[in-house]
Amino acid sequence: MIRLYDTLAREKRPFVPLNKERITMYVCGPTVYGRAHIGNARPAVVFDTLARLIRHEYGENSLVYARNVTDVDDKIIAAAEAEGVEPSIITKRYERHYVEDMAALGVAPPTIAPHATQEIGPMIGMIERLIGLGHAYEAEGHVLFSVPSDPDYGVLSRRDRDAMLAGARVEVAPYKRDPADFVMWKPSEDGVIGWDSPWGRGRPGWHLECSAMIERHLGETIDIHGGGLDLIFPHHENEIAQSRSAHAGAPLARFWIHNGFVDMGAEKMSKSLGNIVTPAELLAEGHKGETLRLALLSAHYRQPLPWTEALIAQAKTILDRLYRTAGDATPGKIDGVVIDALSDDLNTPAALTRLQAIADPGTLKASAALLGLLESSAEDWFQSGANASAIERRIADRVEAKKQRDFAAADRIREELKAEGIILEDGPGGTTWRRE
RNA sequence: GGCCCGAUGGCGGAGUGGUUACGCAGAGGACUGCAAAUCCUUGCACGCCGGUUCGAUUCCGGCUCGGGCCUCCA
Repeated sequence: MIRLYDTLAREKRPFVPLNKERITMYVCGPTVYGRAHIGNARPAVVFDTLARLIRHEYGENSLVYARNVTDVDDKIIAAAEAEGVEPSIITKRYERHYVEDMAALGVAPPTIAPHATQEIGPMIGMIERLIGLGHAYEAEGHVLFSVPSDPDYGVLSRRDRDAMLAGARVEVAPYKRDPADFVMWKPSEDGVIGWDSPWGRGRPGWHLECSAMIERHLGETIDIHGGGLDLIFPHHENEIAQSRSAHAGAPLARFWIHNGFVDMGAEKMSKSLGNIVTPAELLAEGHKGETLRLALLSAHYRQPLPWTEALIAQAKTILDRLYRTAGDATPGKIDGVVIDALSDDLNTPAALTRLQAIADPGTLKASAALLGLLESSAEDWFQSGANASAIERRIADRVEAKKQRDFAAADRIREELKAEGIILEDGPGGTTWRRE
């Protein structure tokens, strides 16, 4: 029995899917205008792990996991203009990078990856229905969602309209009937990407994209909706308003799951603060994706995670030890304690602790796979990228030197290899080597 | 200002109404020609003040500090 914390109810409760044969999960994916950073990677890794757990519990084909790609957005338009290229050049480039980066972190592709630009028709359809139902209106080429038309607006973020407006730091657009109303469709000037619509040429708003794509691919009520804490308001709040209003009040998601931030120092890592570190950079520095994945899973997903060099080093040390134990064992049975830990609101730190206590290689390998770890061979982990034959020649020289009791020569060889990042270990069965 | 969240040893980090996990780093030892790896031993903490309780790190209230959202944001 999996238990999950639901942000809407603010409580942990048993996860019982609506339909065990077709469990639905939607996670807000990237807006493809720049390289993903470690903070962006956290939800991808967290929900990938949740997907693995659900598939283990309910069956390989039980889960439909959708993660969207936002490929039309003002930031994309700005990036395209800055480079003097079509937006699609930008979006294709960064989507490719995103897929590569996530793969390096052991994130399996979602079941479906809907693209906003491929869903314009359904989006327009949803807007039309909302207008027909009196939940939206057109104004100066925009279509806005009427917040006062939804008496439950604010349930997720727990703020009432007055409070929202009190803190509003944005100038209220004159065409809004109510200051809280938000845009579902906005006009595109000449030369800016856009699509024809009943309200003129324009493009969809971000919140609407998700509501429409969820409806089309997963249905009116999904089991799990995920994303970062910062999406609670306004993004998820607005999704709820749109989808509920379009669906006669049917709940959008039965579990709202939000991950905490990756912090740099005391602050969240974010592009606007300029304190980001990207998986691409870390991989280029020689860190392995799996190390970064373990680091990302080392704190509970709802807690903040301070990102430091020491954290990466610790993750590496732990993986070295796990790979030593697991060796190249064939995966066996999954450890029950690991399952229990993950089933308790995805308690990955507790699961990692348990992994380190498992002595049976096959059990370890199978259990770690639930977290997306230990999926390569021990040989790859310890030796990939090194020139094995050259190293083995030097080891043979050293063995000969040791036989002659010429320890100075033996140590010299060991030091030379160490300088190249190769560690030698003399064991009862001879000398073995690994990359640092 | 409003709404949320957090505060655990040098660091990371679970968890619990009553013997306070675990990991990393550190110290000591075993092993080793010396190392490395491994094994053993080991020191170190539950923000502050009240309350409830036989007993609170754990529950309640207040405070302090930190963070997040209210604008794009994972």
